[in-house]
Amino acid sequence: MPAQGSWLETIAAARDDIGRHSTADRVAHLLREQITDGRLVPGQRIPEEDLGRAAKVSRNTIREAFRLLINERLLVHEFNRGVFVRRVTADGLADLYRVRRILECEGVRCAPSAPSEALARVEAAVIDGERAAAGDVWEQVGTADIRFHQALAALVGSPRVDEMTRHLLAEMRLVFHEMGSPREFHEPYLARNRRLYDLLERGDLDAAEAELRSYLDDAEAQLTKAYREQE
Amino acid sequence: MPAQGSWLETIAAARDDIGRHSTADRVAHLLREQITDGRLVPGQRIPEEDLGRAAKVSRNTIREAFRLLINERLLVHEFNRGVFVRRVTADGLADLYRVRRILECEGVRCAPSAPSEALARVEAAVIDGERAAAGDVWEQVGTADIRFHQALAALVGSPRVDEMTRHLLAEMRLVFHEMGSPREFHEPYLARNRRLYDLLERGDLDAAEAELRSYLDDAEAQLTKAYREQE
DNA sequence: AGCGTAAGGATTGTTCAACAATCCAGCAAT
DNA sequence: ATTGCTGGATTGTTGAACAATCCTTACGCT
Repeated sequence: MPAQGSWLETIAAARDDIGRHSTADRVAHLLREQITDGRLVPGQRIPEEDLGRAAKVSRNTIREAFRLLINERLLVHEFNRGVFVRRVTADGLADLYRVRRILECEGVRCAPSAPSEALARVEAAVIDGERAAAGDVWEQVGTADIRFHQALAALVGSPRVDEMTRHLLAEMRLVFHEMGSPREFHEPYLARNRRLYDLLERGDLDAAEAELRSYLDDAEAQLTKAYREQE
Repeated sequence: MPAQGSWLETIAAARDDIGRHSTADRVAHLLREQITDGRLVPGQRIPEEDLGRAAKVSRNTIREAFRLLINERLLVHEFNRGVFVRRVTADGLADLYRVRRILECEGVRCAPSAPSEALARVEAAVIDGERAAAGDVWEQVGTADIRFHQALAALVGSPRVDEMTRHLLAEMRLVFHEMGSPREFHEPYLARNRRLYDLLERGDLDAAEAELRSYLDDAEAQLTKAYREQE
């Protein structure tokens, strides 16, 4: 039985999510889906008027939606030229991994002091990935992988870190789409996710951090190589 | 003599900063100053119309300016209620310091591989603080202190970390204003900034990180205490 | 007094239409 | 091939309007 009053806090914490979505929020949500699904490719321009006509909302509202996604780093804005789906450069990729190393490794180090549900979410992501792989749904494998790393960073227990990581990993999706072939890329990392989780659960933090670092190094090297070749 | 073509890169790198400021950017800049100077106090509401009349810009543009500052976490937006200067809670303060610890300590660890100019900026901030203290300009001492920590995080050499830290420390300003008496708060940390820099320059990373951690622990404890008392 | 309800004004959310400023592709001229 | 110009398209910004929501005040009831 929960302590008295705990449900009040639950409500207070969730009060932001009750129907309080502006039109701009909904448009942003639609756009976000189009981007993470890869239907909008990096570099592509998104004209205000076209989108406004399609979504049946006014230009001003479209612009507000743009601002939201710009701050999530999914879109970029060039003055007097419009907004474009972000194109991640090699430098950007390096920076992305630099910050991922910082946040996710910190998450690993915080694992002992993290609540058990947080660790459970890491395991859930591992399992989801394995299940998706077994079913040959490589799209979902990618999603599970992202959730895995999100859960790692969440071990820090900081809302701020959570948000940073969410944006970080959303940007990673852009990178994935820009190089295609999700299967080849994600497959080898499935086993490593599992091993990393086992180390974590066993409490062997040093080994876990080492594994994570090597994991990130490998992934970055692989992506960077593919990037250089693409040009 | 610079290599041929290098000036082109210089221009390409700076092309963002050439007069390309929208009206919303300028309004946001004005507002940001009002906030960091403490003329707009945390919790205060900012009506669109009033601001629009004062700045002589339309409501739509005001709203765009709001979005910018909302994403810098200086303002908060409540649906159908308006925007307010952010009020940092005790929880928020704890999270603020949690992330500062992560980023600034990482900066310290990166010091050896950081370019010498980056270290020079740390020293410059220390000196600025000492000079301002000597001149009894405690407002500037606070500014120098913020620049010091910004420079620490910049040792990581990541644009992303730079931006996060900028927002982080801007939010710290809100905390300072919410409790007043800058002198008492900042004075004891002047000497510690100096010592931290000396340790850094000497290359004694472990001692530097320990000093920084203790620094942040003390500051957080002091602020949290003042916070609790305020209610 | 305490509580639910209704009315009203004030503010925000969103749309629309217009104009100025800027960019861009295409063409003309050298 | 480069430069300069021109017209069309897109963005930047404004102002007004209306709908939706909130807040305060007043009212009536127990």
